[in-house]
Amino acid sequence: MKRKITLKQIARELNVSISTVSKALRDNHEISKETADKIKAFAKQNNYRPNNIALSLKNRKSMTIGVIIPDITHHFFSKVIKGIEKIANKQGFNVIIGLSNDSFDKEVLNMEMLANGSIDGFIISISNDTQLKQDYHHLAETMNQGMPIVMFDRFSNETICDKVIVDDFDGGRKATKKLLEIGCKHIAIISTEDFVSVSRHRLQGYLEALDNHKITPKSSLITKISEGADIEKEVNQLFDSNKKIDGVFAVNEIFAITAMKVARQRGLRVPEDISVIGFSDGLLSKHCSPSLTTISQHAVKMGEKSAELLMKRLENESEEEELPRTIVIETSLIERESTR
Amino acid sequence: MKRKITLKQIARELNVSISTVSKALRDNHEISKETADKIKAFAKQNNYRPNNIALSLKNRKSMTIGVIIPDITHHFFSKVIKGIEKIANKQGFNVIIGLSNDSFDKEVLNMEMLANGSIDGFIISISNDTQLKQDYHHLAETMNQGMPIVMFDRFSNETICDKVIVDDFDGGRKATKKLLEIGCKHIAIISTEDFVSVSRHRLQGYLEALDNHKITPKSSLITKISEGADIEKEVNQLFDSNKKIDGVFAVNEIFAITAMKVARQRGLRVPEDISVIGFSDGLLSKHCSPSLTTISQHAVKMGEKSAELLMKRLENESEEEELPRTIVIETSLIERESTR
DNA sequence: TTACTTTTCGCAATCGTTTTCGTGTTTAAA
DNA sequence: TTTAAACACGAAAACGATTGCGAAAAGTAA
Repeated sequence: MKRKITLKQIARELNVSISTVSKALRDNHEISKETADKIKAFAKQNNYRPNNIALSLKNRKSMTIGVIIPDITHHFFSKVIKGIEKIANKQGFNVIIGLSNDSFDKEVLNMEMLANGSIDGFIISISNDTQLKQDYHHLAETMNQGMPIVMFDRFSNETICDKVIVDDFDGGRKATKKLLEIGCKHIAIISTEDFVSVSRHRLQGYLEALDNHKITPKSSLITKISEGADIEKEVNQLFDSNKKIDGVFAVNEIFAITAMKVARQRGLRVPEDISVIGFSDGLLSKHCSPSLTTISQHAVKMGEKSAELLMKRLENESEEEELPRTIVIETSLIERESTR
Repeated sequence: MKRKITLKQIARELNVSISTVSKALRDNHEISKETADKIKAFAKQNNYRPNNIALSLKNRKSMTIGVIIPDITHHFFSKVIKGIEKIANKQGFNVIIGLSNDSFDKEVLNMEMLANGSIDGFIISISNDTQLKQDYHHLAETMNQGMPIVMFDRFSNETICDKVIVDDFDGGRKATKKLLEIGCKHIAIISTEDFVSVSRHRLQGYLEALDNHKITPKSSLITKISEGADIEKEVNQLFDSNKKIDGVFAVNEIFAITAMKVARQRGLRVPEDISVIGFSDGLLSKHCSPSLTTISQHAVKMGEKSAELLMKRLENESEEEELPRTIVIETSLIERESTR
């Protein structure tokens, strides 16, 4: 139950001043080898470690970065965190997590909680709620206070900061192109509501791919499922509204797997009768059967890049501001069993 | 690029002392209403917020809890974190994450990094590596310094602290009992190596259930797959060594799903010819097909309980030590399509 | 011995707060 | 008018660490 030992206690015990102890432990030349050795020995014996909080206050930096994400149980986000943690830890930074739960208010609250000295910078993927409200003042204010922000995946155009984004447009195009190439004629897309930026971009990629093949998109092939809706029901409606569907591009794993399930219930074989491509390469895609052909976003790499960007900005503090960078992570198509 | 405003700046601006500002903002009666109002107005206008780091140093607590887990991309752990975060946030605590990556060294490093003032207490699930080495000195030392620890899921008996554990023994028994009840005669278990405590307990539960039904366990029905091994190959060997298998209890989702896959490859129908039960209720279990009957550990609840235990201990600091508590979270069987 | 340099250490400021205590001013009671 | 109480505010210490600077002690040269 003994508290951690401090410089003051070492100083008192050894009858020297606090500054002597501090200097000795940091190998300052002002201290004689004799004294330094004595102090070091005592410190080691008592397992002295400088108090991080005191250092943070003195240096005005906490060596901690704050990560705000909508949902940690979402596999994509946990992979991003893994990447962030890896890079941050390597450079001696800690990672503190804030969950917005896809609520604007909680996102703001979390940021305010952390922005008062606890952290040196943010890495954030904004909530759907925030994208819906289009209210980004908390980001602007935070940056105004000199706290750097890196946005990843879900971002807002009006916030001027470093960004690490997925080329969702190209991902959507890639997936659709693949379906076209293997001979699909009636390709449906299962997306979310339009205000979710990433889904919107994937849909645009889908349209672009169709256009490249001189195919006119049909509204009966496009479905947008809103948060909390009954996915299976919606997918069934999609299949009802167009009986000729022979290819499905879903903007996430759950939608894709539900599509396969519904297709099978309707007597369609995957991939013989219908091919399915999902988005984001999680456990589900790999282990469901048939395993899912999908667009990988390289989540871990996104986390790594985000952390690198942030820490680079934290390094050259006093120097003049560098221009914000945007790193685009290319997607890649992972072929599995759900496409023929 | 203006820094956050401090008490000192407010004081200078308003020609009062720092202490007057502090007192005014905290509604101390010593300050006249007139002065207080003026200060409050100025503070609000300039969006003053006390610096967390300074408060941490002064109060000797950081209002932050450290969570050390082996792998955040593991769905079980991310759900636990969700539970922790929910409770912690409600009480004004932040959550800082350390990933051990199932390495003993990184676990120790992470703890040392955080234990120097950054956090007020730990919630930890130890790494497999640590369980293998059976070296728990870092936990003991941390507690020795007055830092409370709550262990969850994977724990060590020799560490005396609050614990939130799954009744893995009962979970294993429940699953096996279910398989017996639906008529399985040759029930295999797919587990991991013995040093992983949770797997060991589940295996014991399996044996207990067999014993209750007066069935002698066969070694040909018990397989233990080590880290990094080719799961599919191992499962195939299991099916080779005993052709009569009509029920499988797997200690995790991946093993269970692989078992279903291998079974199907061998012409066995799930659940008509063979029933499968997994462990831990993740996305995979819910969305694979046939969907997986599984033992749920109630991960979110575990996180909540862990956070509650830790914060309760942080509250009554100076009081005499309360005895360590162990909370056992009961498992429950979730029936889906993989059992008949 | 004197003067000057070098070595070795402590003082004090600083980071941003909170809080105890002291002090000067005002007000009310005697 | 004197005295005590009430009021309003500031100085300073504390949390734990770092660091520039001044000063004492020791060493060196003349």
